[in-house]
Amino acid sequence: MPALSKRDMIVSVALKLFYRNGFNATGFERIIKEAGVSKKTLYNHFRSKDELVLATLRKRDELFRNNIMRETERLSSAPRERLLAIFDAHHQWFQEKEFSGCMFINASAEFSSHDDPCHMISAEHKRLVRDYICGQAEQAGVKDPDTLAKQLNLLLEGAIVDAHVSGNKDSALMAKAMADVFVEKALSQRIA
Amino acid sequence: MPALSKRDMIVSVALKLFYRNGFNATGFERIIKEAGVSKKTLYNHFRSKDELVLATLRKRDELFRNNIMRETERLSSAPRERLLAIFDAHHQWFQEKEFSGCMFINASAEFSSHDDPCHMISAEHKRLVRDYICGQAEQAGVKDPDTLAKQLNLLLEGAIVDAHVSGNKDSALMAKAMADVFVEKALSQRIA
DNA sequence: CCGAAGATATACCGATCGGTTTACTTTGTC
DNA sequence: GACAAAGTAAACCGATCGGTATATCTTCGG
Repeated sequence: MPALSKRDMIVSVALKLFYRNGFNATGFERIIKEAGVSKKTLYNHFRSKDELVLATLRKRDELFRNNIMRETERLSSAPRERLLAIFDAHHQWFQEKEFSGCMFINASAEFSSHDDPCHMISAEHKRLVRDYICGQAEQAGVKDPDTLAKQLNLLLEGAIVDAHVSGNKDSALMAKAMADVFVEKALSQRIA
Repeated sequence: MPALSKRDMIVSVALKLFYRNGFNATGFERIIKEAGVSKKTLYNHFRSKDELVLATLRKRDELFRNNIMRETERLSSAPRERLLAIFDAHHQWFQEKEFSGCMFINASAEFSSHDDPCHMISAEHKRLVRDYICGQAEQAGVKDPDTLAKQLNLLLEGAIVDAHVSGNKDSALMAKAMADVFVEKALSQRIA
């Protein structure tokens, strides 16, 4: 029994290459070479490139959200701090050498039609992240957790873009400071 | 004398196709066909695809910033309102049928290396937009125009991503409401 | 020990990629 | 009217694209 199944190996390599070099720019020859797998095997597990891309994005969603949640909860204890710790978790992410922006924003750039399955799964990922923030906002006891979640989410998106496009590695810290204003506002509404 | 020179025609068509379908996904055959131009002519004006992409991005930067500035100034008069009118101008943009996110965020997704000329011109574009905001902030007389410009810029980036990836057409309005908080704060600092 | 499952490498497919070349036609200028 | 510049269509280049087929080898359960 291998540490990673053939399928997982393929997805793992595809994840790295798609994230680093883009989807259209990454060919199958490169993937099977780095995964140490034959073309037949790849097509045995995935009917087409689209299917591989989708499987890759699903895996990325799983890994990313698990990571953000774990780090967020490791960095904080109280619900209020947790809302801000999400920004610290992003800050850590931006410092990674392999950081190339948000894979789902990148996917939406290459598959721009809203009907495209890759675009749809990207929108779904963003919804799930926002839902997580909303859950934290609820735990913090704010009056309108949905609005706060949308606000913090928008700040996160802005920070990601600023970090990737402009190379501003501290964007998450600025976003965090901005987020604090809205967290404070939302919490004061609860008291009122 | 044609309304558009051959070169302008090529750039115009490339702009549309690159924006709509992405850079790597758009081939030369398609561009010359829609531009009604021979391949020789294209290579007469541009040495390579990279050069065409760069020329396209430069044109986009020019058109986009002119448009945002014009609309912003059309929608507002006083400096303070102008800072917020930038969000209204973006809101208009998001409602366009052909809206496919920010072309420079999209370019950074496909050309992820920070050394890549396409990525560098994208970073430059973002810097120029931020500079415009900073200029407006100065005119409004805020104490620290640079900080406010960075904050408003981050909100704009977030709104663009939210509009494109998640299809939230009202993201600019939410961002505007958030921006108002920081504009107010910056202006009160001036008075203090 | 044998046979099916699943892996492998490799050749192949038509299409398209970015890019070049050739030969012909239009166009504007002196 | 001649001539150079710039345009055209189309063939062509090697490489790579996503995807298929073939033939061989490994693995492993009955």
